[in-house]
Amino acid sequence: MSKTLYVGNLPWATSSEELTEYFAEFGNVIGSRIITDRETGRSRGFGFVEVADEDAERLAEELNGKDFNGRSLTVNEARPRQTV
DNA sequence: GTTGAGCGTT
Repeated sequence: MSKTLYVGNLPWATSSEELTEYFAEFGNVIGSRIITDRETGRSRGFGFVEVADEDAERLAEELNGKDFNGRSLTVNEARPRQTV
């Protein structure tokens, strides 16, 4: 099982791999996804990280407001996509 | 070659 965390305030040059590696230091990370502009393909400066549900809560607490590449991260539990 | 609050495609 896993949960998805919303990660904002990211540098415009941030790959999903960087996010995964960074989050993996704090808990069990399944994977991550950087949201890029559909038209330009550029990073929107935020993304989503899928982590183990047992660590999702702690990861959000630990990484929210934490420094990442010079930026203060914004981490929260992702909202449902209505695609359920 | 830029920007800075936010919640996402197969």
